[in-house]
Amino acid sequence: MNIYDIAKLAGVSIATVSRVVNDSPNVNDKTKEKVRKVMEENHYMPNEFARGLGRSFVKAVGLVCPAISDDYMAKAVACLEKRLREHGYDCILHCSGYDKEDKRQAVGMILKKRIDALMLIGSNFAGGKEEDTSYICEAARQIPVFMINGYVEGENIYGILADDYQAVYDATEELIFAGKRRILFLSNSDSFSAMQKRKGYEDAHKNHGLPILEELNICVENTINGTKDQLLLRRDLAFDGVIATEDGLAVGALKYAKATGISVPEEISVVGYNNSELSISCEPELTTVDARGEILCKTAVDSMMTLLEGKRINSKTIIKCHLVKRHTTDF
Amino acid sequence: MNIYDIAKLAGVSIATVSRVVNDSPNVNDKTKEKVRKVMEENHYMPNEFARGLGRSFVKAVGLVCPAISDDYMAKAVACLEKRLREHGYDCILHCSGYDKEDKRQAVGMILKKRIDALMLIGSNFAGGKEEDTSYICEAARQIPVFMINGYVEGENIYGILADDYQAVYDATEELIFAGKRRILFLSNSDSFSAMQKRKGYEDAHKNHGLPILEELNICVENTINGTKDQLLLRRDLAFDGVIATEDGLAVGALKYAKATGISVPEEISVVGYNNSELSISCEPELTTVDARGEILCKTAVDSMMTLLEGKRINSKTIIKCHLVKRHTTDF
DNA sequence: TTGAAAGCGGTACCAC
DNA sequence: GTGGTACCGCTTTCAA
Repeated sequence: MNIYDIAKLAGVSIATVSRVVNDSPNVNDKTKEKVRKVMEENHYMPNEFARGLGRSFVKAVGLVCPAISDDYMAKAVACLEKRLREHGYDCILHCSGYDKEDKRQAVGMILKKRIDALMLIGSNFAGGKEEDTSYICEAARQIPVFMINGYVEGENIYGILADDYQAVYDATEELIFAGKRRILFLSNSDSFSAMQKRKGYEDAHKNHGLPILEELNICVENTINGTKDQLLLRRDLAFDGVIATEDGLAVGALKYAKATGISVPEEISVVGYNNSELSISCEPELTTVDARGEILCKTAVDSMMTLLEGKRINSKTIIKCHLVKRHTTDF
Repeated sequence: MNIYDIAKLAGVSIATVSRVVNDSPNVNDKTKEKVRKVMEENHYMPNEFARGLGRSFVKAVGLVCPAISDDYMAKAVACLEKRLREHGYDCILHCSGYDKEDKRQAVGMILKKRIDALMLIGSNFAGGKEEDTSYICEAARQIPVFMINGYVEGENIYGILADDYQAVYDATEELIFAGKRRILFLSNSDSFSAMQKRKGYEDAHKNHGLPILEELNICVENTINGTKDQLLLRRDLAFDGVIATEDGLAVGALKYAKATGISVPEEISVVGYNNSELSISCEPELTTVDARGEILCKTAVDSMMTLLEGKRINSKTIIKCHLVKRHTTDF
């Protein structure tokens, strides 16, 4: 059942049917009704490929994220998908994995789909060396690229970022004020965001005249038990506070404390990141940073719409985070 | 830059270029190489819409899930996406929300995309009344429909299910053997899966000559704190065990116990569902059912490929679950 | 307000 | 192994 069939059945030309499908104002109401009736009776669905062929745009955006099973990215995808759909856009999802080459390939593949814009989710896309992100610039030559919590300098690339630096700076400062002098910095990658957090941690120490202890910079796998096991191997560290770049790592630290009989928050204070369900599942409940994922996504979609209307938008938007105090920092 | 440009530059016909693009064996190696070179030099990308127009299939499948921020569905999407991509299929994602009308609409919209198959994720798509699922049967008239942990009777509909009934039956039986006589059944919906679980719970009681206490069938919102609060309002229930249909609910019960000074597992034993990160984040760590989401997804994709090869497949596949014992059921 | 017809960029069949 | 060409189903201009 195609546009010709409908035209024949309705006794009009295909041009008129096309106009009805696209709700053009230049069709007589009676004609419109007649055609609509025929379309419904025959369950007519316009072929999206033929439409895409004849037009330059498609109303679809590509979403690439390293791993949708990550709570932060899942929430981001949910939010982006919902909002984009409200604007009539479809989402093509590509979970790339964390490997550099895989990410490059994912972007390459999704670009073939003639999408209207590309959204890169998670700070894992930024960071690293410059040549590692060259594929993002190339993509931006074709369509606008929006980076959710990431940023790469370049024409047609737009970063919407959480102020991870400040959030960690503030959290670290609180621990310092509480008298903590051996604060563990627990991370699981060298993403853009992780580097920002690290800088916040370091600057807070510097600005309070405290040394940065290299042995307290620990990088682990992002699982609760992985983190716990790693820490059990390093009992010598004798830390009195933890700043973690993910809630899962923070919970791992909690499990380590439990396993070794160290009390939280009395002996060790812990701060997590992302305000995920994990942070209220654990015991004691975790003080954590709300990285405002929803706001980032909302801003990204709004910016995209503004851009597609032909207006200019900022190439970098920074959103303030918010520390959610629970019980792992009850001083 | 289209196929005509490439053909001109390479000094061949568009038919030959098309053959090269599709890696047809009927092209001279030298010609192939020559054309490839021109394509690369000009960053040629075939227009997917034109391809889709000329062919009947598109190599894309539609994924619909109520909420990707749910851990189970996120993992399922991740797994499906990965495997489908390995077979050269794209994924179009649609997060529908839990509302019946929204789900129907989501399916309707995604069908327009001329996808090769539809995958419905989560048991929320089954269950309810028959007319509520009629849209699934309609979809199945166009393309095969695969239901991940759901099932609706119908031509061209394939259910891949976890054996939730048996899993809950077994878990309940264990609690009964341990002497529990007031086991709370904690759920958050009337999905197909929830009904199966409920039946397992009930049958375990019946088969051991125990009464089913209606006041112990509690339906709550699926959040940790929501569950805890609900339970705090029902301190009269005096239950000595909990079978929860989601880990989040089980953790909520743990939080309730903690808030009221009840000890777990001594006074109350708790069993969760899904073996999510939540279940190892909480304290004590949760005994939970591994619903084998990965296996379900793998099976679904394999079945789809088999079907598309023209072979017949089972309309219903049931996968055994696995109880992961941790510390909320240390008797 | 409507219709005719020229694309859009491929695929695939048929000749040679 | 290669080229010519008739579609695929829709959008959009141009005329009427």
